[in-house]
Amino acid sequence: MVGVVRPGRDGAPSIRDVAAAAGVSYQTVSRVLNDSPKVSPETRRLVLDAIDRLDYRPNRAARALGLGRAHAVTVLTANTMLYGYASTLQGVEEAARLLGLSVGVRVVESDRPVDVRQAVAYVSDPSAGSVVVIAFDSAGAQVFRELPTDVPAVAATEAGGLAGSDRTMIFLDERQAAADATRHLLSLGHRTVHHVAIPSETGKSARETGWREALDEAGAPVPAVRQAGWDPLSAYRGGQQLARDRAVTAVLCGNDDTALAVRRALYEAGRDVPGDVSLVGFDDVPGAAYWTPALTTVRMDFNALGRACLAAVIGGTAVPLAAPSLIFRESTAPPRSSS
Amino acid sequence: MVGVVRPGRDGAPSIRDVAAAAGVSYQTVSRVLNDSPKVSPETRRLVLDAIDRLDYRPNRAARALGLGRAHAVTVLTANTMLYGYASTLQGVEEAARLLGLSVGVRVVESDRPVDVRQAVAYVSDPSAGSVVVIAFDSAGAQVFRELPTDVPAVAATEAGGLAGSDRTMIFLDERQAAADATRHLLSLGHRTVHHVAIPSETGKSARETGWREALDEAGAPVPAVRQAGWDPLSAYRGGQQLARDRAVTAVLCGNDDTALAVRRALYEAGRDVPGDVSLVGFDDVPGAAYWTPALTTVRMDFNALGRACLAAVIGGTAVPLAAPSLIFRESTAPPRSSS
DNA sequence: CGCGTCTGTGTGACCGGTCACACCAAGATC
DNA sequence: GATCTTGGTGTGACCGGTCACACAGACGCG
Repeated sequence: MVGVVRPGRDGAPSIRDVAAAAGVSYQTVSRVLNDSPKVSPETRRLVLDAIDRLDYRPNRAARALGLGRAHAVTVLTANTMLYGYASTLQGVEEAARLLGLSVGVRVVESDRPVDVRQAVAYVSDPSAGSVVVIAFDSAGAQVFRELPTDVPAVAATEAGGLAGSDRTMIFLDERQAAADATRHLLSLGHRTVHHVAIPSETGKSARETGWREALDEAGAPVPAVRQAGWDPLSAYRGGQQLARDRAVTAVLCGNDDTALAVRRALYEAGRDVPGDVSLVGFDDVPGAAYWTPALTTVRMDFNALGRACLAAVIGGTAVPLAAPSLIFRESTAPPRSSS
Repeated sequence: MVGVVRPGRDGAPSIRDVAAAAGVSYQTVSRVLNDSPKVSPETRRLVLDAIDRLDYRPNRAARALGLGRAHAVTVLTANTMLYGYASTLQGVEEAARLLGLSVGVRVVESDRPVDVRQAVAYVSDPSAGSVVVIAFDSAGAQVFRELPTDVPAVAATEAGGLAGSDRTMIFLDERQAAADATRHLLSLGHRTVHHVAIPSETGKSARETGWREALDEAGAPVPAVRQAGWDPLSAYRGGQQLARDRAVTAVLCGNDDTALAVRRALYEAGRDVPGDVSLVGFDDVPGAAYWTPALTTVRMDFNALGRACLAAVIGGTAVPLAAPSLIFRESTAPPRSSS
């Protein structure tokens, strides 16, 4: 009777098969795989030859089990579709792939304790590897806070967010860019600039802070912030309110999606952009240059942010992060009355 | 002398600790975890109690190693940012998370043999688990074709794509929707409909096929297809060519991003949408309803596609897929001359 | 010449689960 | 009442890597 086929026995060669083929011990093969210095050049070549003769590939699960931690990174995020989140995830993936790390994704449904706890439990398993938390919102931030200390992790946060944690946090300095954008509008002759805000972990985003600073610095009045959600509808509602007020001539939006919805509300109210109202977005999504009018916005390099997070969590070299910069396009102009 | 701390010994309780605490053997604990029927109710309760008393969590790497395959799914894709891809990935993640599966992502850089081979090698490791390939393009399709038979996999494809594989493929029936969109434009009085195509695995996408069918059926002339890439710039170029031709009064775009760029080209040429030219997109991205004018487009439920792929690869019940449907908004109207 | 050191290699146990199989007591069958 | 089944449980080996440690031979030194 033929022996029962063991589950793992799918014919994939193991480290011991390689050892036999190369005429060395399995430990030597292991040493070659982890390029330990204590292997003679000839032995190494012998093993390497056997490896590609057998088309051997190390088993990641076995490695993780023996090592106590997987050669992997898991991205914890509340969202995968929004531009900033998706782009950061993409950056992490790219950098991880280049380093031969596996990449996992785990969505945190909300900041409710149950969801947070489950996400934390998920990455507490050693096979999750290192963790990058996208903490642009309170769900991510909450998870980051509750991560056990033995899980290597970094967070991508908004500037100035998540104070109190002693772990590594990386962010794009949006404050400065928001201030620049606001100053730009002011310099065009607008009396003040309104703001439609996106959700923020701290309640007061860095974008809002920069906006306020620039306004204060210029002695301009600081209008009430219109708080919107991530959905276009809430931004649209905020836009409708702004559209009703004829004194509104310039709006800084929390992100480009928000700007799109605000622009729609303005359009329905018969207010021209940039003729009647100037609009500035945030993020510079790929389509922003193709809007009609093309959107003046702040370019955020989330991809680089993701790469930087990966580098930091692996302990490699830090990736320099370019400061967000204002991209001038067609949605901003001097107010009609002053022209 | 205190024993050296073993790497994995980070204090996390193992199946044997639970067994000791419950006064049973480790095998019984294993049985409870895999809810085998051969455990008496009292014993089960005993074990369950011990499990949450110790806050025990099974180690995924060990499970994968013993089982020979991980309780996981890996999404193989050429892209993570484009709407269709990202949305499908999101669907897979949601469904997988609900089933307690880990989710991995692996980007296939291109359809070059090296990249394809590496991607295939990556998921050949048992710890990758099952595989969902997003095969909207040739990189994904190529990987899907070369996957070893022992790797459980399904592909999300475009309708009619990837012929010749005997594995499960799931798609949204875009052909019909493209035909509907074309008929809609024709019924408004347009002599014909132009098409700006996105890349396709087969060279002739299902969207293009549906468009051509509707044109043929109505006896309308079939204009040359403007082939664009995934980038807005190439679509913009296509749009410029169309804008130059005054006979063009209706355009079906390969997706909403394409439509955005084409609309921009039209705008720069002074051609109004929908006054001079009607525009129909494909996908119904979240912002499409907020464009000015709001975009008439085909709603594609990629999220459901992703969920369906996961269900299929796990062997669960099939998720019924809603047919893509045309959403009428403001970017289509009768041609000026016929009004 | 004996000893210590350093290099390179091999052996055994272990990571934390799984599978195969042996085993035992209780009820069914004849 | 002996044998057969069956439900419930335990033991040992195994998955494919890793670590700790032993050990052989080359070399340097007093």
